[in-house]
Amino acid sequence: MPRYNPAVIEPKWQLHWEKNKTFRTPEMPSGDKVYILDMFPYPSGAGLHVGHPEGYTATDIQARYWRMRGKSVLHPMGYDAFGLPAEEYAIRTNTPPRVSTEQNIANFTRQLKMLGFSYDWDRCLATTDREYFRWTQWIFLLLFDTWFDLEQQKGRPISELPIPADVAAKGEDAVSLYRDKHRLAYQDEALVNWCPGLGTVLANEEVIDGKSERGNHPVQRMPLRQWMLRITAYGDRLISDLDGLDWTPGIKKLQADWIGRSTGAEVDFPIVTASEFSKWQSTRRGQPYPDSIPADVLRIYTTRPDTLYGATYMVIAPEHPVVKTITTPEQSAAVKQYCDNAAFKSDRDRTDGDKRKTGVFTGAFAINPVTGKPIPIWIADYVLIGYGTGAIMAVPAHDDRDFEFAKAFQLPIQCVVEPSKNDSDRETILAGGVCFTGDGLAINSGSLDGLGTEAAKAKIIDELTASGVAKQAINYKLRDWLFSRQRFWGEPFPILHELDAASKPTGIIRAVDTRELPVDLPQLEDYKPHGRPEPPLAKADDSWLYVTIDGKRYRRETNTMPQWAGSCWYYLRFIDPTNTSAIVDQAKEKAWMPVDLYIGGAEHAVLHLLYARFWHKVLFDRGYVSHAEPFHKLVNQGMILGEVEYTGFQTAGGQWVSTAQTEKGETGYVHSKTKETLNSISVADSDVTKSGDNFVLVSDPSIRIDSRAHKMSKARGNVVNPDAVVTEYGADSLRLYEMFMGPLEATKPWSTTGVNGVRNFLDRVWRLMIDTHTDGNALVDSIQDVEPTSEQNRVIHGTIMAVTRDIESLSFNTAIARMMEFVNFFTKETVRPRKGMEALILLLSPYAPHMAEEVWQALGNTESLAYQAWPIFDESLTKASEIEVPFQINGKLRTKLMVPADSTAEQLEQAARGHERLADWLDGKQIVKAIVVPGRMVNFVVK
RNA sequence: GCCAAAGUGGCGGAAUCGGCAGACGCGCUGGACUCAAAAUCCAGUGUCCUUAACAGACGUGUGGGUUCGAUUCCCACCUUUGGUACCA
Repeated sequence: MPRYNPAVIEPKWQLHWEKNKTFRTPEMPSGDKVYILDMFPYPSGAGLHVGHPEGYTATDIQARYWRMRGKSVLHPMGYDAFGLPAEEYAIRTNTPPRVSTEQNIANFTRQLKMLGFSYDWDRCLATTDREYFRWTQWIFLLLFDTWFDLEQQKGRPISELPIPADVAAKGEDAVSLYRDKHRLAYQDEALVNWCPGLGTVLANEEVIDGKSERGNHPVQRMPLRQWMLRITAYGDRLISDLDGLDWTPGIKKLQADWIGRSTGAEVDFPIVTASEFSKWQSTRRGQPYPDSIPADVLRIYTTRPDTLYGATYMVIAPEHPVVKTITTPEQSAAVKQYCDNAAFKSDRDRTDGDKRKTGVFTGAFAINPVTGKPIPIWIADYVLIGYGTGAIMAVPAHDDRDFEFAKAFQLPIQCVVEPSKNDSDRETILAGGVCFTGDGLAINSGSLDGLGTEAAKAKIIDELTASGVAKQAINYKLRDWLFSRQRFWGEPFPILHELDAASKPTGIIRAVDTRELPVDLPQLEDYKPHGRPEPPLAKADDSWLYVTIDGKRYRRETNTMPQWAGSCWYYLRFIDPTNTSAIVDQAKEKAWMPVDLYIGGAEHAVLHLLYARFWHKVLFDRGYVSHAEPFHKLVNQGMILGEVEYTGFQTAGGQWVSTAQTEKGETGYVHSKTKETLNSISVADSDVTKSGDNFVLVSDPSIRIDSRAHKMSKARGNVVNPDAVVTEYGADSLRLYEMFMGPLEATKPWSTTGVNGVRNFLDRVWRLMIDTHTDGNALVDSIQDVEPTSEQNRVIHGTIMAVTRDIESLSFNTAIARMMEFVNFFTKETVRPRKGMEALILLLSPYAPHMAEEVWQALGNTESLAYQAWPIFDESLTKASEIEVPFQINGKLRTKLMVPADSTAEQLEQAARGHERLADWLDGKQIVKAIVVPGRMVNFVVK
């Protein structure tokens, strides 16, 4: 075979691996195991884009490397195939979702195999497989069967839930309803995000700026009865267990912030007159803080109880239940108007724009429990009903939002925290003219005066707890997970609703027997959403919809699960994909878990990882898995952008406008002065030159040109198709290039000439070993069975050392650079020791496996190199006997000298003092100090 | 606004227990080979000054600081990208 021809080599080895099941994983690991996992893809109709192979190549290199290091490697792949896009594609093309999904999966599989990834394809699964979602439904039933024991901080079987005597006394149905209220999977009438455009409700996480994450449709708030998962119960553990994980601090922080744990206090403000206050106080003193809110108080949550003396008014959310009871007749018209307005506002309107504070006075007053003074109660939409108690004490002096509100409505501002002496705004702050949110010393605060912020918090909580008015409290931003969707293409809930004789729901629900799983999707003629919150599954035949058990009639739950459900546990199923009696065999789970390396896009940093960790903890509590956390090491690959483009701007008249004079308008770019709409013009590479920090037109250097890489998108037409790259350069080149572009985690622009560059490198490797003048894979004559020279050994062992170290730290770009240096060196050598050539091929094999196998075979081997031992290096052979050492004067490099590598500090200093080129610099100067680092440098400090 | 990451040649990037800035690749320039081209191989390639060489000055977003010595550490600021949105 004269030339390197990936089009022939690559299919040959893909077939070989597939036939010989080269990458089949043993059921149980022998010796050490590594579980290397990709975030499995959503099989869209567009096929793979070049972003997919980036992460997949990184994990494949790891998998191949650890196999060669003798570990048992689990490296599987599957498809996350339920969800909206498949369904919308199906509606558009009038194909049942299952059919189009299977076509897409087939195309993805073809593309993945074309890239030579060493997956154990026997373990491939899709979340839409009936045998898979059978177990997704099973886990839902486990959530349904679990309640969270706050004391033990643990999920336990619902049968162990203590039933209060008064509930038990009311009979079986009451007990049943009581249990339903405590399950991790429960139904709740809640204000939900209803999206008419998609015909479904969405989780908070799926709504961005009041629009749906998918499709960008507007979302409204409306009350609906929905399935919820009690993820908030696990809030503390989801934060604290991050500690033991090998994730970047950034991702950990993102998760912790999303959960948003805050500590503070709940405080009761009595809604009584000033004269009734002392009486109210005495009813509370010495009593435990009431669990349910008494009718005569407004309960608030605050993280700054130390500022209680500065609370000059209160604010409640428009949806707060006491609005109706406390509003005075004089204010009722204004209050009604404000609240109605707020209800009609979408979340977007509420948060949009300048966030100017709006509000209305209820006419009512509450007593500040520490000052005894009445303070007004206002309604404002900057207080959210869903967080804390839906009511706040407003401390305008020390909270930005309260301050703005107080300014807008001329409410009093009382400073109670003294800033430090050197705060430039100190006087203004003390006078209430500026808001101060930092820590300081308490003032105007009774017994708290003089205490620091932390001490004051502790003291006030102690005091108020003793008087029965407050207690320490914890709150989370995280809400329970809204788990049901009104769409067709998802897992049906394995839940039955009991019906009475008139076919009305009785409110009693029961789980489908686990032996009856899976509950398959019904056959439907029409599964399109119709814009009303009644799910499409309600249109199924009665034979699917209605079930009779023990003489009772039931109607099936018609909601489906969200797309996240299937991806919450797929990593477990890969361990034991064909098990028909359990989600995963316990011994296998124990042997393979946790996932040692998990690579995927940063877009899943919050949602998928949070949900999966939550499910995993429930499975852990219930004894089905052996570790508290599923993913030990997590790496987020960066995004791959399109090629760098130069863009200039022209007026409609064809006049160039420098980018310095443009700004983003509502629809496109406009002239920053005239606001004239501008056309963006793509400018050729050759018409652009660099001037200072900017690119400008060659023809007119006063015109600045925008130079940047953009996200790949169909609209921009800069999408790179992996199929085309493989056809032109080969899969090995694509893999190698994506690893050579830069650090895995960085965002990087694509460059076609860069792909050509690594292809060039592979050609050079080929010619280094294969005689291109003969047919067949004959080796070049320079490859000989001789011992390497010491210089050759330095290159060989140095390369093995560097490549090994880099592969373990995921620094693939520098590993490739080292192999290029190896090839540059040996291309010039007329004798190429066989041992060295073999080492290079083995080092290269995780990156360019097809070519490596082919050359390995040419080197006389008959077995695949997939399980060949990784080359070992002798560190003593990597060191040169002589090294070049820089000599500096006052930290500036003046000359260099070759010295024996083991020179001592004294020898180095002597060599430097005797060096003729330094003599000129030292002439007439005095050496104040000599700094000598053996093996590195010499520096003279002179005067 | 807040949070996170990042700013190094014409381009992608390399080098940080502080010790020769620019590895490797792309691009570009020149040479060899060729009738010619492609391919390949060899050499050069941060900027500036000097006729040129030797050499020198400057140089890692900006301004300060610590140090014999700073791309690396500290302070302030600017820019870019990503995330987030009144969570009391």
